[in-house]
Amino acid sequence: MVVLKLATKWLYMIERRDVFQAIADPTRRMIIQRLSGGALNIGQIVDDFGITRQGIAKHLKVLHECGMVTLTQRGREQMCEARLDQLDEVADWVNESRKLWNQRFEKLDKFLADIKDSKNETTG
Amino acid sequence: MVVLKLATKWLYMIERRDVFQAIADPTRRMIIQRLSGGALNIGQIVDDFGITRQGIAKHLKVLHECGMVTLTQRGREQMCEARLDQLDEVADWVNESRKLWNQRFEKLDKFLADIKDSKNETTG
DNA sequence: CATTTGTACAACCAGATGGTTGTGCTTAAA
DNA sequence: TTTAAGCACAACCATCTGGTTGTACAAATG
Repeated sequence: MVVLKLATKWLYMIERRDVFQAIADPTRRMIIQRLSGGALNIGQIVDDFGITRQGIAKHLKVLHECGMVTLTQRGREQMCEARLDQLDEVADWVNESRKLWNQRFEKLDKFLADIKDSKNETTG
Repeated sequence: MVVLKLATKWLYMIERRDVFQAIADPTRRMIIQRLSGGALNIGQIVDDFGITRQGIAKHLKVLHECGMVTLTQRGREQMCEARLDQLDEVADWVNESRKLWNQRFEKLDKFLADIKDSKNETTG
């Protein structure tokens, strides 16, 4: 849980499984890229990695819980399909941070310009 | 560590602290956005959150280790500055996954077109 | 039918993670 | 010079994580 202090109140943010956590693990990132090429069953994913089927199944559970993988039963097979639209949340956060970052430089430019102006006033 | 199976060989990828792991924690994401607006010392960051200075310091250590925050001593204060260029790695991965995703639809379209062609051949 | 294939579920484990408290050391301010 | 501010480092802790093994069960296949 994250606790944020606002002006007069405290904001409690309950954590749940989210996309950022899902893509934090390199194995899960590779599973996502593998599935981006098309749906696969668990066995086909297992073949690519050096861990057990149960290990892969756990990763898929995490990805499923945050909506990055949909699971559909096909006979005795469990087909896994990537849902990349969830990645928007990540892209949005990156863009938002960059926006703030750029605004920071604008603020600095303005600050330096103000200093220059005040110098001109005193010297001129 | 991630172990990948290639055609005939095994690829061992040693894990280290990386950007994906750094932004997995919501508190760290908020620290980054807070720092995107300009450099701050640890105390100023602590004021925003409901955890101890030491807790924040640990988060900053993680961010520093993966190059997302630079630290400079200023008197007795430790100034923290965000380094957002590291986020390119995240943006690149998202874009790459989306590219594969789009190619998947192209492949499906081609597959369906081939089926249609073969039907036309047998019926025509 | 028996066997193989694909899977689910539970228990277990070592190490990482995200916090805490306590101590002590500089630097700035009174 | 005393006091307070800002911080680093270490130890500790509960929980999460990323794996493992073992068991069991349904669906194809011979």
